[in-house]
Amino acid sequence: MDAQLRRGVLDVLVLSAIKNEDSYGYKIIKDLKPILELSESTLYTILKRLEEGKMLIVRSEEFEGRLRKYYHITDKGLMRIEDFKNEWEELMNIYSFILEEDK
Amino acid sequence: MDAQLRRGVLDVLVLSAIKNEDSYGYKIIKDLKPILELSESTLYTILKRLEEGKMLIVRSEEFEGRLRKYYHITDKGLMRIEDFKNEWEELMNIYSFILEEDK
DNA sequence: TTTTCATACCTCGTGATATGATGTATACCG
DNA sequence: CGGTATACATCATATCACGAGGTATGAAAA
Repeated sequence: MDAQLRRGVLDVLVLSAIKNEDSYGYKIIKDLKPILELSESTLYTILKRLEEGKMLIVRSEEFEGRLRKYYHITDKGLMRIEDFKNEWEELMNIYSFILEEDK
Repeated sequence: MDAQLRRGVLDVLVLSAIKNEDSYGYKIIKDLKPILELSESTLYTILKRLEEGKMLIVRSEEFEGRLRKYYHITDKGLMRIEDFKNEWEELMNIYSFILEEDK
């Protein structure tokens, strides 16, 4: 997919992936693989940005000798998803225009 | 609208705006205003990139003493629009996932 | 006449961003 | 012992939208 198009959904997609159950980096990548592949460097950049933006909070846990950082969505993160759904409506208008011109 | 989301559609939106009739910068902005507002600096950056990518070709015309640069879409530009429509399908899958997780 | 507004172009600097490359470390399987 | 999966992180690079600023003309308003 086009790089620019990806960017528009990455943050919200990651938020969605942790919405119903706290998750951690490695698992998020595996969970999202069927939907959209993203590299570790990309994901960790996003997670960091979302954390800085208080869209999620982090807690570290040790699991079988390895470190795991669990991410939990905040109210602000939930609102971000809601906002996205509204923005999607705007995007649909744009897409309609593109289709219209394309007849 | 979210900045990232905009980016994903800007190029194709501009291509759509010139698809059926050659147009020029100032007019494109006015035509697209009801759909999406974009500044001159943004548009000219996009037009330049599209030209470099051979998505469109340019010809200069003088109109009432002022210069006008008319943009005409190329086959490659038309293909870009087609590709976008396919990418939109992928994007719909992502959006479906987001909605699904949001129940 | 002078000023303002619409038309029409362009460039530069900045901040934001995704990604590949690279690095660290542990557990498990053959 | 070597490879693979798990799990984290950082850095350099390239791309990009956009505001701020600039140039120039014709028409309308003051």
